[in-house]
Amino acid sequence: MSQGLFLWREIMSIIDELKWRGAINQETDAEGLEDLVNEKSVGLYAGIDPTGDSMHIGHLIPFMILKRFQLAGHRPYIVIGGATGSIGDPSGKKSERVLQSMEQVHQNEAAITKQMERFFGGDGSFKIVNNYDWLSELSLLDFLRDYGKLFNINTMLNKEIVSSRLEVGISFTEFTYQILQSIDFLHLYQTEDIQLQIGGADQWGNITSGIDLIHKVEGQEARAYGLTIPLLLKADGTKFGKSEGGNVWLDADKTSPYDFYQFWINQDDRDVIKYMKYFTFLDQKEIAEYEEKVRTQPQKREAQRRLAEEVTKFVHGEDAVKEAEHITEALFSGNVKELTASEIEQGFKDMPAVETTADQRNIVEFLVDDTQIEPSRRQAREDVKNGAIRINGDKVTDIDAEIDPQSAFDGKFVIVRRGKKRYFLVRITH
RNA sequence: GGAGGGGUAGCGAAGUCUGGCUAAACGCGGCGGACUGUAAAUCCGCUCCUUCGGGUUCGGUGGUUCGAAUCCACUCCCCUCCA
Repeated sequence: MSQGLFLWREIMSIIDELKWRGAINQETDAEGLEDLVNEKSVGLYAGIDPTGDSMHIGHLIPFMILKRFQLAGHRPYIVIGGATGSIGDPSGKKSERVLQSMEQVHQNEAAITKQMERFFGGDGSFKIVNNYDWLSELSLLDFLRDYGKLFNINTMLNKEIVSSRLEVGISFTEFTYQILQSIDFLHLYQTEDIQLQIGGADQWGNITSGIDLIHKVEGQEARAYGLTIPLLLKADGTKFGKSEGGNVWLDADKTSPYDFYQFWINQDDRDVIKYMKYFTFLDQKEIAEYEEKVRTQPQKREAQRRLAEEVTKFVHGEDAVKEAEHITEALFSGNVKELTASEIEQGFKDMPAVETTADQRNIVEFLVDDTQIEPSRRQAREDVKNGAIRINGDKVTDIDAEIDPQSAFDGKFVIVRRGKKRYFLVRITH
């Protein structure tokens, strides 16, 4: 066993590695692609349409794979869909979408580009381009004459994304989306020698459409390939990537690094190894060790801990990991009361906090009116009675209890715990 | 334009014929609790708001009635079939 593992880096091709990581759903011409990646440094890309102002962890998946290609010596590109995003990809949608305003698109575009630069732009490693740069200049007549002629309506209609929408209806605009994405691939093939496009499973139709276009323009022998990634599901069959309250964002203002870290540390035993393969750069040997640990001593949660550490480090940086671990340590192991005000100040720096005044007041009012920790008095009373509320580590079960924010941590903080693992930091203003 | 069907709590879905016993069954989701390992499964409680007197709800408006999600009129929106 050990002998083989020592050598895996050398003997495993990038494609084999992706297979091992469970990251390949479909490939066009698996053999051809395998040959290509073994003979040269291949240009490849994945796109993202700026439909929101931040990426969430699901968006990260294709780009993590680009990164793996890069580590294997290839040349990754990211295409920000400034143009395609203004049209709307029908893939994975059961009905027509409302167009975003151009202003909105450009705003999102700027935000997403910034994130991409932060995650993948360092040391000039990934090239980040925007399809608005080449698609926005295309006139309608050029579009129809140069590209429209090369697309057969019957083929387009047969694409699953379109055919599944025929019943409900699809606008010409969304119908045309696959042409735009195809032009991207062709453009990148011609100008940057890009030969491989990567995307989620729902992108298969768009990707093959691009390959067809390349073949028509550049000749049947042109080497262009596509690879899609399986849709990631949790062990219980639900969609990966949601936590209480919705998406897990990469933007620290939308999902704090602490919450981000907690999201990963809470993963199911059945999922944790799969996520390690997807979201970390740990090698096969190391992941095999964690797999063993999950099997033999799951209660230690070592895999979850490592997963949280790795992904948080990648997204928010080393310092954020330390912060998150620090907070986690403080909240989940020792007694919160043993912390000093300055430890809290430090350790909880990035934890979202609410502010309130120093006056003594009733517990229910405190939870609802002052801090909005609870949505209603009814709920607040219920939680207090159930013993779900702890103030600075002490369980409070009397709904008439008075709490004095001055009483702990130099009168600077109140730490509220709701339920088993939800913590709130309340800052006292004087 | 013609003929039908429908709009109920976060979602799905009963209730409407036979008005009050309905703040509205049930399922999902959500929130708590127990058990644990910040896991899963399971079990239990809660899930419109409330100063606990009550208040405001069943697309909208206006009626009938002691009383309406339930009956009537008008109105808006959605779906199916026909043209």
